Amino acid sequence: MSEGFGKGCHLHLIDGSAFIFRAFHALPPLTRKSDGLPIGAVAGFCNMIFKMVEDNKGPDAPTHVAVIFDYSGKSFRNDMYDKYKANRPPAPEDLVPQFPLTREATKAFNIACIEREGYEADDIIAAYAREAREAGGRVTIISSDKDLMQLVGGGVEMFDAMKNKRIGVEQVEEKFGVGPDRVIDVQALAGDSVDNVPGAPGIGVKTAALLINEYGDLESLLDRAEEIKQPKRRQTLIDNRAQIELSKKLVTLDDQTPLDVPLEALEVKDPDAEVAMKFLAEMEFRTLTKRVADILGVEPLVIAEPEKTADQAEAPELPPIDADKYECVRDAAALQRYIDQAHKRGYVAVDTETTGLDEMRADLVGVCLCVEPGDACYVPLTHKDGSDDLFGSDQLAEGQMDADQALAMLKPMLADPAILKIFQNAKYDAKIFARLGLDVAPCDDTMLMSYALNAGIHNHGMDVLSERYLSHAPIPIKTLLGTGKSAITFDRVPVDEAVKYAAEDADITLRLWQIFKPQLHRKQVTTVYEVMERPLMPVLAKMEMSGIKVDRDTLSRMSNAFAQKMAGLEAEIHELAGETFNVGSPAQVGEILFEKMALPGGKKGKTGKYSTPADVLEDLATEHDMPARILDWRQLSKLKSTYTDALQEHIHPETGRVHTSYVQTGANTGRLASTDPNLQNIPVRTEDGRRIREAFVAEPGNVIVSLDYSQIELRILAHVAGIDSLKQAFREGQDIHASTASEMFDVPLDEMTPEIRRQAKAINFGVIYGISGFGLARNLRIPRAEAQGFIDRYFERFPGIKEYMDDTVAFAKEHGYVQTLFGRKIHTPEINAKGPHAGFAKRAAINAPIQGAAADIIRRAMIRMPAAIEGLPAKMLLQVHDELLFEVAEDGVEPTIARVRDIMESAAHPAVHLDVPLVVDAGQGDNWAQAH
DNA sequence: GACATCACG
DNA sequence: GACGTACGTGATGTCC
Repeated sequence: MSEGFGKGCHLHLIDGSAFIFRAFHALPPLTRKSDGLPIGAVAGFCNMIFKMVEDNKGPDAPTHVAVIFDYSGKSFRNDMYDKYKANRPPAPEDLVPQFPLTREATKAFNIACIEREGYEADDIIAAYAREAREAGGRVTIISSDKDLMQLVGGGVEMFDAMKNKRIGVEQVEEKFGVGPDRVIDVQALAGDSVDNVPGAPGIGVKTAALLINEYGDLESLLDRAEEIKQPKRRQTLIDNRAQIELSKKLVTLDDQTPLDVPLEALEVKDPDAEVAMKFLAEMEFRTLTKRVADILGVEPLVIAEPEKTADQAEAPELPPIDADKYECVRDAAALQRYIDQAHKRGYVAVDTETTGLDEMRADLVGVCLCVEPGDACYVPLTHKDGSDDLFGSDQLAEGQMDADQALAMLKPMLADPAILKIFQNAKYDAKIFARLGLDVAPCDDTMLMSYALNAGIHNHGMDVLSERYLSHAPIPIKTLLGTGKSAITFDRVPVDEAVKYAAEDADITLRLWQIFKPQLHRKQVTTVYEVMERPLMPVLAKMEMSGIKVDRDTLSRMSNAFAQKMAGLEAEIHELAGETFNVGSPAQVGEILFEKMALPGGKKGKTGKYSTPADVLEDLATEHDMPARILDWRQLSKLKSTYTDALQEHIHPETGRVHTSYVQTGANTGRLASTDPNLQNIPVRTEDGRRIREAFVAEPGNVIVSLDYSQIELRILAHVAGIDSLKQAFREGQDIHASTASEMFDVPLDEMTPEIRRQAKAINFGVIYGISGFGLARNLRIPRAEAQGFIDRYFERFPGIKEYMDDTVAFAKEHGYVQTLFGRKIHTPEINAKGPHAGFAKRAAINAPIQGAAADIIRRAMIRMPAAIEGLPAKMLLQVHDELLFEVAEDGVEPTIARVRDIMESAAHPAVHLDVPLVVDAGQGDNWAQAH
């Protein structure tokens, strides 16, 4: 089999050390259960390796593979320059024991593990890459390290395993502004603070690329340094020549590094199942052990459950999750036994199986109950007999209870106040039951519990929770339903198969509930869960089922009008371009504008394509007609495809209304998200767009009423940061942006101009978002220095704001989360990261308590709303972050507005008494456009 | 399925 | 000293 290495071969070189560092910082800390050994980076490493083993069957699979590590200690570069990598902090304590483990992992998967004293991993990679290239093969370097980018080209490319992104010549040019062959020249000039490569002082990558492109290469540049026009740059290059030349030596990889293991010996080998299993079991990677066993076709090793520590002593001994042990309930007696158990215990986990994901259209197929871990059943109700022919028959499968009889038995249990019903995503099941006339209360919801506990750490779907907290990967629904065109609905799944999948979900839900319930208290989020999560679910369910009436004809007419206008614009655009092309393709638009027409300002994005967002085109509109036409076309295209066309599809055939679905756990900050369709981003900012709201109408005899909080986030900021002047302005009911402008620019209120007010408004928003000079400059289209000046002055005039921001970031760094006024925790796992992540995390941490508190307030109002409008002819239909929309009988409008406004304005009470008033504006009309 | 773009607060 | 940057979402079309 082994014929050496040559043409047609594909070598994968994995940069092991770099990967471990990145995995360590990117992944949550994970420890081995039995002894607390930190193994997060090892887990990330194994997952990556496993993915590669899995992909080894693919067409682009490697024929040869090796993992390369840095040899601990110094390399030959330290002999050239003693400060090389001298300012590297020592590896984190939790990472150190993981280094040898990753080498073991490599060997366990039967992959060559390479390192060499006196050399860095990068040098070994360079040497292998050179040999492979010379032999006519292809090379993929699994790394995102910029120091390796000099190797790209001529059959060598890189692959960023964490971002799942390939790095070719284009991406290198993107990063360095020069081709791979000149990368070392740029690096020599720019230096590298991380590795302590000095470079030329004051010159970064941008300037370096500029110089290299002008002079061809580093040597010519240094020889001709006298010719450089800018005096400072010229002097820098002349003065630091030796240092620059040394830097080049430091960044140049040694592709002559001696290789102990010849290229041929790196041939891909199948892992030895026994060795791999043993290692994974030792690490206690439960899920991975099963997956690897699956791929290798062996039995997974059983991993012993660790001894209970004192902390876990209360946790009961649980039977393993075993899909074959679940009961299929086919008659009333069997069902009654489970109902009796639910009565006896006072709780039961429930899950429904249906024909689809849309709760307003899906039909119930079966119900699962779980009364204790491992003791779960599935009650099939409307499975079809699929065996007859290709399409299946519509005959009910045999051995199922009569659906009406089963529901009649379940009904009193679901409504029994003494029995707690536990769901994962209760709103879905509650709506399915509600459409069948069954009320469900009281409910607990493991998804909402996870959200209260862990917002910002991970998502809250069953798969994630089960893997994370039960170390168990649930049966994927795909294995039952298939995918794509050939996918079937759950009622076509044979009952025997359905039992395992369905009952397992109820079992998992109950186990999660047992874990989360005590944690709510320990983590002090019981109030958040009980006051702001649990009671919101039925309110949202009711709103979603109400839906909002949407007039199809209005939308349809608008679609036609948009289509006509678009066709006209498209013809004009093609005329201007002198050729036809796809206006909807940003790539083609970029080509036409920046290549063919050679307009200025073309910037290429990550994928090497020209970037053509609206603000760029707006700037170009002064140069040429085409950008303006393209912008018009884009606006119409958006309105048509996302709104006037798509919304028609969402009108429910029976209710004639559009029913959105709110995701209660959708935003980390506590905001809701709206999907299928999203009714929280219906256009309003442009005239054409706003007309779409005319299609959102009230039933005859009713009106649409809208109430929204005025400046709620700025009011919260004034309160939490304790800014007296801001509070005062709000108490006096002033125009807050004008007031800010007056304070900042020393302009009296009665002399305020719209322009000055506009700038202050942008600053006010910027503050809420964790302002930066760059961001404000871009938003206001002013020079960066000027924007920074505004910010400095703002902080000077409102000193409490800066203090609040610093305190918030410090709190996040210490605790790993920030908190709203109402106790909601938003975790910030990236806050202590290095690199560009840190900036994002910082701004998110500053924003979260403000956005989150506003979200808490409107949630509190919504929860109180059903009782508040009881008896009024009013229905709450939609929430758009700071706005609530109602449909109200004409004669009930005034009292409804009065009561709703009262609830909204006092929603923070009694938990929090704000130092500023909350103010709610109201509007009404035949449609949403008029009401807003 | 990733990316670019754009709709909202 | 340079880097990359406003916060939070979801839907659509293109392109691989």
